[in-house]
Amino acid sequence: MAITIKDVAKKAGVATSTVSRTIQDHSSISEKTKKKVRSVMEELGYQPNLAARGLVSKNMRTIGVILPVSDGTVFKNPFFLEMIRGISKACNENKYMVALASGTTQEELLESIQTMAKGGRADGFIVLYSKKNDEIIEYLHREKLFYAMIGKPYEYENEIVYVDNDNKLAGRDATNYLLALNHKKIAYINKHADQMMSAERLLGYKEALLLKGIEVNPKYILEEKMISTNQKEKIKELFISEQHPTAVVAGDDLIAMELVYLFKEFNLRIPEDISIISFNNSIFAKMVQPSLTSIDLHVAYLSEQVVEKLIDLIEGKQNLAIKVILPHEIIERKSCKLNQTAF
Amino acid sequence: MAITIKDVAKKAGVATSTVSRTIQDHSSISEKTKKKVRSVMEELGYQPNLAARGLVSKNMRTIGVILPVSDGTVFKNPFFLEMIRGISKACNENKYMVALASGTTQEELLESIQTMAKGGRADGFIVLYSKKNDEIIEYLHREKLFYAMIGKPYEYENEIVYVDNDNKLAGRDATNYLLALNHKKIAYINKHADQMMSAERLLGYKEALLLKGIEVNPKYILEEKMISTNQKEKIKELFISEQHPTAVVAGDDLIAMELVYLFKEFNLRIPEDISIISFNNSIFAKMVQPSLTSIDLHVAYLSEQVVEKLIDLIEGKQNLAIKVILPHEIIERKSCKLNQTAF
DNA sequence: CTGAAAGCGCTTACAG
DNA sequence: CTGAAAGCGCTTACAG
Repeated sequence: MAITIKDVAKKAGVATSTVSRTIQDHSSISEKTKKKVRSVMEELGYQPNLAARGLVSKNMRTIGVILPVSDGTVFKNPFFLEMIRGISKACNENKYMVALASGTTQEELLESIQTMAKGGRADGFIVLYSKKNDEIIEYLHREKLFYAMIGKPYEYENEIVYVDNDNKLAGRDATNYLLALNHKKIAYINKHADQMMSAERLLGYKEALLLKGIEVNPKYILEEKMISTNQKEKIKELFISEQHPTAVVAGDDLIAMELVYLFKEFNLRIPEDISIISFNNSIFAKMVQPSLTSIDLHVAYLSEQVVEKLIDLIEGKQNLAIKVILPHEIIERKSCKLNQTAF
Repeated sequence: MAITIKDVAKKAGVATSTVSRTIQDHSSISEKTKKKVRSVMEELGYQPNLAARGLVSKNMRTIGVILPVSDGTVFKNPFFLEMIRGISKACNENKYMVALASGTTQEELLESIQTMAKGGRADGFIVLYSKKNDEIIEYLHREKLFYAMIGKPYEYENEIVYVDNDNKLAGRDATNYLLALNHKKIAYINKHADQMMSAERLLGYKEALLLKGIEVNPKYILEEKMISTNQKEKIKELFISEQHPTAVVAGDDLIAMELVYLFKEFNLRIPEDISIISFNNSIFAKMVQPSLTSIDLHVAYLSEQVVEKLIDLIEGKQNLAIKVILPHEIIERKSCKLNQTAF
């Protein structure tokens, strides 16, 4: 049997309530008593039973992390690993635990969240994605649970705590970067069109063009749920023509990497014939050749910030729907080049 | 306030013990009563409080997943994401929750595990890596906690439940694959030499050569903790010579990918000049060009199996130090070719 | 087949 | 500054 507060109390010659209070470092307990109790705790190797504590204090010091429904590729993105790691680290520092909620279907995921929430298992949740018409958000919102998001919510924007980059600005900056390199015909290629991030970046792309007085050419925007063979065909069609775009803003590093290989198939060189800029600055961006100029989103900070804001919410230190917007940063590598095309 | 067993009992006109028993589907309760109680639970939206249950039953239905200390690259490997996802899925199916234990240092990680274990927060642990002289394993073992590993343990091999591939055989098969393509000069390049997997694969590589009567050339074995500039130099030295190896067994897809680019720098074509085979069959293997022939380790099954074996252990259904060895499978792509070199 | 009661290990008013 | 006691929401012998 594990050591309990009772064992400590007996050995230290005090009441259990005194032990409980020294654990919490209550100001009412004398330093002398605290010292004594602490030494006994040390000696006995006491560790508080979290279940018991949670039962009475209604606070399990646990954060549930909600992963997107794993429909193949999305979840293979190492992006999530970085987030999980960052969250885990921040939770550790705040003496919180992290519990994972996942599922292969919406229903499964929702069920998993329900047992955690109503079971008093998690004090709050972090949602790692943002997509349209999300039942999960609906549930969290309806049940008035504590939650925060990484990414800008589609609904209840003014009521949800979230941490995000300015993805519209990032899209604009990416596009401006290419514009500054004298590119005029810039494509935007992406999948996961249902994610908020993507929508915002596309908006920024359009804005940047318009601000430069360049008309948005809908043919240059290829956006789908997956890079299907179908999309490949469309990309081929676009880039095999004489008048092909000289640069592309890619939805993320993974897509950019696919494009790198695709363009090779079409005998287009990067960056000589086509410049590519992408988002995430993941391991892919560093590893492909040519290495990719990519926009770093500071995922580690993003994770740290959601955790902190959510804990503030849980502990009642702050109950406003605060938003934290982190800056991005263009990491220049070898996939972009000054455009020399005549026209 | 959330709905408790008391509310259900009152509304259903039974004792709380009866409600508790119908939740557990006790055979002693009549179907009629169960039906009544269940309908009330449904109506009230009752969800059991897991902390209370855990407090009395000493079983939180939670598995702690121990991630390796995150010293940079190791943890960027999407391999871990696949494991986490697989474990999460299997836990869901078994109505267990998964809690993450991580840390930036050994001490931090150990502390995190301790609070989970002694705090009665996790019923058992899954260790996602296997390395030499691991304090974490020492701790788990000394405290006689329930745990299982993905990968073959360095110590207590006969006392630990683990799930693994036959990495030695995988190493042999990889090497044999190249031998069958008429390669004679085969290099073995890896980092993370302190991981059990790597050691085993290297062993298999050597065995395969010896069985073919080919002497192991120590110059052909490049193994380090990281692909440092130092290792790059060594690789260059080895492959720039006239007598360079015609094939390489790479430690994993990530390393293979680095090699692909490195070889390009040296003007060596893949697979014309050099064949590469690697392990993991991750997203990298599919995406690089040329795409990599890689050994799939069935990570999803691996994860599912550890979860099941650990649960058996926790629930006392099985207390032997069972090992589960899963088969691997060579996925042929475009990085290997019949060796045409003269001799 | 069902219920009353004790107890899991904590925290927190309440009293002193 | 410290202690005795109630109670958090469950489960599980024990009795009937």
